[in-house]
Amino acid sequence: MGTKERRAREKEQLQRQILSAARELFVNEGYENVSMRKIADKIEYSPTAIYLYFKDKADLLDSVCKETLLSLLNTLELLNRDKSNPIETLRKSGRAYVEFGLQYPQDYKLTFVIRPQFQQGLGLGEGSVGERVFNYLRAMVSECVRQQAFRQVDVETTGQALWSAVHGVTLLLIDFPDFPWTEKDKLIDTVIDTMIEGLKA
Amino acid sequence: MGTKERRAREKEQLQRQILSAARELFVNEGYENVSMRKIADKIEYSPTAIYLYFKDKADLLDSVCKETLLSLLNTLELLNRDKSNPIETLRKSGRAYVEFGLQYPQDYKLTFVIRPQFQQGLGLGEGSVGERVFNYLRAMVSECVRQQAFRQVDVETTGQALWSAVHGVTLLLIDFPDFPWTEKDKLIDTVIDTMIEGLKA
DNA sequence: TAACTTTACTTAACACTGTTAATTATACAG
DNA sequence: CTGTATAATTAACAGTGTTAAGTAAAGTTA
Repeated sequence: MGTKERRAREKEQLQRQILSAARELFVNEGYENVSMRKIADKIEYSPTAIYLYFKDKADLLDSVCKETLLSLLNTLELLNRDKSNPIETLRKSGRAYVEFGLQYPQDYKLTFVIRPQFQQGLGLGEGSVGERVFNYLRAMVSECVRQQAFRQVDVETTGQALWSAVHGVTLLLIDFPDFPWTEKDKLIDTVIDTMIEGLKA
Repeated sequence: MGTKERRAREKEQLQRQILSAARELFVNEGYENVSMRKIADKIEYSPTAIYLYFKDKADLLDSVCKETLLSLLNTLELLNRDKSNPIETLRKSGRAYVEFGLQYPQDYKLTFVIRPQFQQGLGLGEGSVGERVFNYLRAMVSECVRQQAFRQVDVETTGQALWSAVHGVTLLLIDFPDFPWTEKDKLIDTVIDTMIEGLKA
């Protein structure tokens, strides 16, 4: 038999091909400026073929963003997490988060700004990749409190506050490239270090 | 004579009419979902009439955002700025900033996220309203340092870092309304207070 | 008042968008 | 070889931003 498996494999391959064409276009030209026809051209299929693999354009965006989140999660988890210095781990993770955003600015905006607009609220629900990213952050804060490097703060709120700070600096640097920022690395460090300083025991 | 003045006044009035129709639609339905024809319908003119008053749709967006920034600036400057307690002033301003964003979420996103995408970098240049808003922030930080409420931090960098933090929390609360945030006010206060704590002498 | 000019606005059109329904081609099973 | 499911296509719809050409009204001058 085996032909069924081959066909399934081919379908999956085409799905991936669509996804990677969409990502490349979204990232380079912006979600709004990419038409289904452009994607279709790139993969040399008719525009409507895409609809056999994705519900609509927003679904395509959603899939692209899920991949981005997985990649971010992977980046964060690669950081060697030596428990002996949880503050340093937190600092490094914060930097890695911002740097990820700056390295793939359009991916970042797609995931954390554009998508929420098109898929109200989804993406951070239970079991989602987004939730796993946030869990990672929560665990780090928790460790800082446990080792009394931080004072007895509310882990949940603190995690969200830290996320706010790194999210903010990432987006400002992406969205206003012409603003006279002080040296970029200095700004990122200041944001992270000031937050950490404010949380110390 | 006077007819010339009257005509000029009428033109200006129509321009304002277009602007306010555009703002209302942009805010309620999102920039992308508003067509020139919809705006035209609302003011009962033909779609192309708008082009006699605004270069294109992005120009319309730009004008709407300039108004938003002026309104934000006005909100901030209304805060009674008693110099005796610069930290408290800073804290109140931070809260006012975030609350402004949450009160007019679509305006805020239009101004600080959508527009930069359509009008690369503009809006924070010299003499702009955006610059005036940031000057306000810089002055507050400067006062904190002068009175030695803050340690001897770099005013420029610190201002940018504070902006990052409030921008971040504002956007997260707007973009992920379904995320299980801890109580909203508590989160906002935590972000602002943690930053301030980290800057104290 | 009559003819001319400027201003304000509209109509028609172009090339493009996301998406659906109907249609064709392809590959499989019996 | 025939019938059937699957995959992909073509055609079409209603809508988009924007431009060019045309029209109606108002102001100016004789």
